[in-house]
Amino acid sequence: MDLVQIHQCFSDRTRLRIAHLLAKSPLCVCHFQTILGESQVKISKHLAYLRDKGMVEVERDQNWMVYSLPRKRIPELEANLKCLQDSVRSDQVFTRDLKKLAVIQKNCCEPTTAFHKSKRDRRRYGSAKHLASAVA
Amino acid sequence: MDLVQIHQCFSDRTRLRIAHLLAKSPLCVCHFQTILGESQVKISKHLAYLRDKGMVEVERDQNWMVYSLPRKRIPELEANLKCLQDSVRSDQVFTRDLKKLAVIQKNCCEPTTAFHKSKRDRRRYGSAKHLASAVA
DNA sequence: TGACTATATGCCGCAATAGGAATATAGAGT
DNA sequence: ACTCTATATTCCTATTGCGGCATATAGTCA
Repeated sequence: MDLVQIHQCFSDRTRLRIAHLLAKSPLCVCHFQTILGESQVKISKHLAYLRDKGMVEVERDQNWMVYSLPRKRIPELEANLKCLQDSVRSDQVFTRDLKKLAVIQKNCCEPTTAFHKSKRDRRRYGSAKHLASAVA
Repeated sequence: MDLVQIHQCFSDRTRLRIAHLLAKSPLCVCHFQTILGESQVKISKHLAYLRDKGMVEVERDQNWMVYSLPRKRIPELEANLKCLQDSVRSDQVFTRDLKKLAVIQKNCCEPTTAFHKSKRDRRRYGSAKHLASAVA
């Protein structure tokens, strides 16, 4: 994870959106699918790319893989994440992504690790997938 | 020149160094050759890449092509250039590049447009090429 | 065990990138 | 016109990136 790799990670629109979202919250693959409206393979591969470069970390929660930015981040990454936030503040796509994220955070259930704590909570909600319409 | 293209421009070490230098001063190809110690082709091609993406502008001064950052820059570019400065402040390679640049600015002559004004000045100095040793 | 869910991976084709070698271009000086 | 200097471009090769389709893996639930 050096400066060049950071920019490589950021040099694709989908990955930019992923990084932007991860700056707000850890998320699992299905969340990205729902918010970005992209195929599972595409999301999964971009996450693999980010993983390889050390830009994200993963943790399994039952069936879900919860991705997050690394706990320990080099200053370059921190600075560039901040810069990203600033740069997209007035961008339609990125701001809509955040809106969708908010909807999911309120209504979604599934990966406990991402938002909730108890197993009980989980049963009271639907999975991210079923929120596609709510989010669109 | 959108955000993705900015990061594409920055996703190569040579181009990063070029952008970093251009933030200080307009420069011609031979300056980059001397400072970065890379082949003419390599430099020229990376500059062409940056040109294509609208990240740099060129102006001819006799035999020299003087490259500079665009006069009018979108905020995203401005922000990322600033971020770049911050990110490399403690990086050996990038700071040495700046040192070399300083040497060239003092002793070099050639492209009037870059540093000097009069034709008279030019004759009093050597070309960037011949400064390779001074700069190493 | 078998079915289901979430995610990852292998293979494929295609486009883009990177850099070297050789060559082309364009302006300057004689 | 010829030469020199600075730079660009073309051709070639190797590598990487991207996304789809099909398939594999791993965990859950009955």
